[in-house]
Amino acid sequence: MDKILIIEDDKQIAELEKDFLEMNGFEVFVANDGHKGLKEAMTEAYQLIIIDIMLPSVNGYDILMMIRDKLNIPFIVVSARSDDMDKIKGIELGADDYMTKPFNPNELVARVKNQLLRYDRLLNVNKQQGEIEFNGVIINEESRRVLVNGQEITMTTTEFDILLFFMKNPDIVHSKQTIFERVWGEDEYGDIGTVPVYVQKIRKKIEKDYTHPKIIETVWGVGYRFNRL
Amino acid sequence: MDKILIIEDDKQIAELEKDFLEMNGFEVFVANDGHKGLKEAMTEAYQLIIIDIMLPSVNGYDILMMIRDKLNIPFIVVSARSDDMDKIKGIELGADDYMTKPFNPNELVARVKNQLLRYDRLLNVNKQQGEIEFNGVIINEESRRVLVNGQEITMTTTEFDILLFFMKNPDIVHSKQTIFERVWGEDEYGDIGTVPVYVQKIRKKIEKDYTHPKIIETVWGVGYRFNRL
DNA sequence: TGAAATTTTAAATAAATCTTCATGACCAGT
DNA sequence: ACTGGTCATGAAGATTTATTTAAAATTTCA
Repeated sequence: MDKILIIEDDKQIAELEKDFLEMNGFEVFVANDGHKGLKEAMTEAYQLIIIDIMLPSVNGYDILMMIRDKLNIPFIVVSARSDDMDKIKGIELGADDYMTKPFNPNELVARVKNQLLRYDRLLNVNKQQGEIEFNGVIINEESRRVLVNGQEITMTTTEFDILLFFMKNPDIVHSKQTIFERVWGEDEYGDIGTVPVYVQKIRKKIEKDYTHPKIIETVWGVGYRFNRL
Repeated sequence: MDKILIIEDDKQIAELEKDFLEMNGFEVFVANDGHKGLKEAMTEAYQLIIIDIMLPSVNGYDILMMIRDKLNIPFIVVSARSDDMDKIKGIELGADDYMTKPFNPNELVARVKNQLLRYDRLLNVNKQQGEIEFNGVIINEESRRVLVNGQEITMTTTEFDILLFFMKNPDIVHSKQTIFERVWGEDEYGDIGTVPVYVQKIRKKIEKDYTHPKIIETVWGVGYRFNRL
């Protein structure tokens, strides 16, 4: 089911939110401060983030600005009633929805479901026939275009060919040797050592955090695997 | 590429919208009040208008009503969450899409692209048989005429044949080899090297800046692609 | 037929990409 | 913790491919 990240310093409130969301079948992770939240958002694949603006150390607004471009997922902003309206206004554009405390947890759940549905529709708008999609990565063989979270990413010839091979054969470990043979051609002479270079290049383009790859994993001593999460 | 007009009194929000749209290759003009927006909409040729309903002087709703009939382009209406839903409902008739603040700028971009594609398809339905239009380029197979932004452009035989092939098969990467075969004929002997020369000639006639082609893109190491948007 | 337009060829230039290699980090088993 | 093997990383040089230009060859049509 969908994974949700809550960035909220008030542990009591966070727990309450978590309980209600879990009762509704969501998988929930709570980060109690901005730094943890930022790190978590960038390394794990969440479908939605609930963030409190008034965080003690790092400002929730700053976090929002940092993540918004990178992640194409809905954000729900939570703020105390007393927050000045200027701040709220600035936030308006980065968030998909916002709620003022105190609020009814059931309303939160409803809004979460609403946003997830909305994004689902949005993503499908851009999806065409003949395309393969996993993990928010859409690859189109005909047009040779790649979308990552709805954003077009430019790929060089070899990068594209390798990614296509991976996505046509997901969840299988491929050795560098077979990757080379399948992409460069059976009878090509050449150094297998180029493969890792390309894997890294692709990771930089499709992974949230390429130093901790989740989509193209290294299987030590064997090869690489494109995961369907 | 496509020109977009934003009518929005909140300069901060307008700038953010502008930034995101420009990052996606759109040309954007911002009008900070209704009067300027109205004037701009009527004098320049925009492909899409984003309008805030709650404008201070002239009501966004009134502007919409004034332009709606005159311009056959998509409108995206933006409104604050506090607006009563009745008003939004009434607007639905005149607008093609609407969004309530707060919203995610990436979503705005997605909706803009979506509307432009929708209108593109709509326009093509009304086209005469044998006519194709993408990116402001209209090609008529029967009369062998080409219009670029309403202006007739003269094309030589081969230039026309290649452009026609491209526009009959948009969003697909074609190698020089296949272009040659499809245009010159399967069994024609000859040098593939002429194809790039023609691509350049066509670009000079249909692209705004042929050194940075947006319509006929080069897919390095593979071929060329005529983009629908 | 002969001038003008068009098409093709070819060569120089420019640009993007591929490969290699050196270095350091990481992993698994001892 | 040590060690031999494997992987990640970044950058430079080599290579491949595309663009551009101009001139030669061909076709068109008055």
